Amino acid sequence: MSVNALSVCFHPFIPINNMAQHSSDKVKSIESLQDRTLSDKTTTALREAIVNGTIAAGEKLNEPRLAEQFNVSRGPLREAIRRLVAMRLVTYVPHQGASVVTLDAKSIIELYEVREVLEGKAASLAAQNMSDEEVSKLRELLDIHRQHYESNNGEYMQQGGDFDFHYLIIKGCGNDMLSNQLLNELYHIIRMFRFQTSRFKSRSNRALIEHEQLIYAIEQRDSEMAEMVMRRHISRAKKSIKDYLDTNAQENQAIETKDKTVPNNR
Amino acid sequence: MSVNALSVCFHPFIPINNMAQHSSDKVKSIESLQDRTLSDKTTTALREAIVNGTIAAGEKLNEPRLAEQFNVSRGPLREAIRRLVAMRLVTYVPHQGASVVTLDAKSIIELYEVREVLEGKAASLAAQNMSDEEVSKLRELLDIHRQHYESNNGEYMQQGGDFDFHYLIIKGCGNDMLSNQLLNELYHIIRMFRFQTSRFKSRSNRALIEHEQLIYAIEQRDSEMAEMVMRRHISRAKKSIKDYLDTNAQENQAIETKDKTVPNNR
DNA sequence: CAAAGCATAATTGTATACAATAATTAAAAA
DNA sequence: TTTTTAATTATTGTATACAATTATGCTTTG
Repeated sequence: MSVNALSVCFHPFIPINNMAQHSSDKVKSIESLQDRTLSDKTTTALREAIVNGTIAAGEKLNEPRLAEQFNVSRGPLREAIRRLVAMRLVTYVPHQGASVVTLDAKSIIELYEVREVLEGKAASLAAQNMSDEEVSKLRELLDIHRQHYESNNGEYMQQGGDFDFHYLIIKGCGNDMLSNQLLNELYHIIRMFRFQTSRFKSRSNRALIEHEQLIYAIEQRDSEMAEMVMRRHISRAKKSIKDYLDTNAQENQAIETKDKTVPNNR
Repeated sequence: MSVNALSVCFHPFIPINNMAQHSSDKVKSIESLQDRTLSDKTTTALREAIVNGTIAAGEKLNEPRLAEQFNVSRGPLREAIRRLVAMRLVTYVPHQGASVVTLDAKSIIELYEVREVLEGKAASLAAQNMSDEEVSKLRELLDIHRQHYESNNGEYMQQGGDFDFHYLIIKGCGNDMLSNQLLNELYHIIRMFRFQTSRFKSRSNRALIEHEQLIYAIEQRDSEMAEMVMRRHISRAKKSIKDYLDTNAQENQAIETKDKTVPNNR
């Protein structure tokens, strides 16, 4: 059933890539735009199929079948799988194969704890290192978000409203290792989680206020304040998610058990 | 010249692995002890060869040659390379191949900034989540370190003194994503850097004091204090390294240019 | 009828062969 | 002499074939 959707997803010159929706992409995205090799393209296609749920959480990744669906041989496909293992989108057991990760509550909380400190540091560094132009662009983006919020009666921008804001800060922090860690790895898991819980939005007004505090700190070049605000911002999001997961525990439990039974469990 | 050393490094049942020197390993290391597949073994062997300098920084990784040296085909070797790319021990350009990373000053500083916040959080979580047994083990380890320091006239434990201490805290933090990030990825780069600058030690007495502060905070279950102390501890190490790198800039520059010229530059 | 063991099938791991791309060298023209 | 271009070589990328391991289902035995 997911077969046809998959083969649609993979098309040599349709860039199904990284952060294509970000208008602020300039340099880095070019790399992902031109996926030079079949391995690259397969990685991108497989990654997106996993993130957007075309391949379900917990599902086994059968190499010959997937290779046929992507129209590649097993070599490039295996490379793609290994890269996704490194991104933690896929788990892998020797001689048993790879499966899409099952995002249980614990993993999500752990992820947000890591994100909290990494993005906190990114905000701190951004306050120190961002150019004035970058800061004013950040301010413009926030204005757009607020306008959208006011004119749409509290509806948050559906596609990448929050992402764009955080993305600009991470890009502007000046620490390549930090931004790669966040953008090339952790963010894909977050995207996957958001796809799975797309019902879960809210927090729009509060997020807007917290973004305002954040950009103010950055404009003042107050790195300590920026870090503090960002950490609290993400920590609150974590709590919000935690509450959501707790209340909806029964459903998520159901999903989890379903995943577990699809392969073989004994 | 490094050829013979390499083939010695690779031997099917000699576990040249992860953190074998850590006596506190129990569960996780078993995974790495039994490298089930050739890819696993090749990954371990190649990683160690890179970390300990058998394959020099900046050196090109020629697939057919390396495969012959490790007595494997190109398939497992390529898998190993890709995993090391994910660990940032190897850089990789499509159609041009892989090279060992060159750790310039900027990368090291960036690494320590990431480490600062991640280990800071680990310390915070450890203060909350470590069992009393784990805490007392940590205290015992510190006592051993101090005894060694006093009886050896200020000489710091050469093999993994600092590592063991940090290792226990990271293991005890309870956040698997965080500890994996640190132990399976970042720490290998740090190890590589330490091999390259083995002359650079010092900071022994100060480190001992800071470790004392840290364990005290953990014993008090004061997570905020633990995070603060750990961050300062690593931040000071960063500064110490930064000063070292600045004063020895000419040598490192020489190394860097040598690396750049070994491949082709036009 | 249940459980254990064996045989079969399916899947992953590895090696080899071929194709495509990039680097190198030599030759030719400015 | 320098620069450009073409041909050659080497290296990486991909596909196919084979080996090893694991899962599955059947048979047999208690």
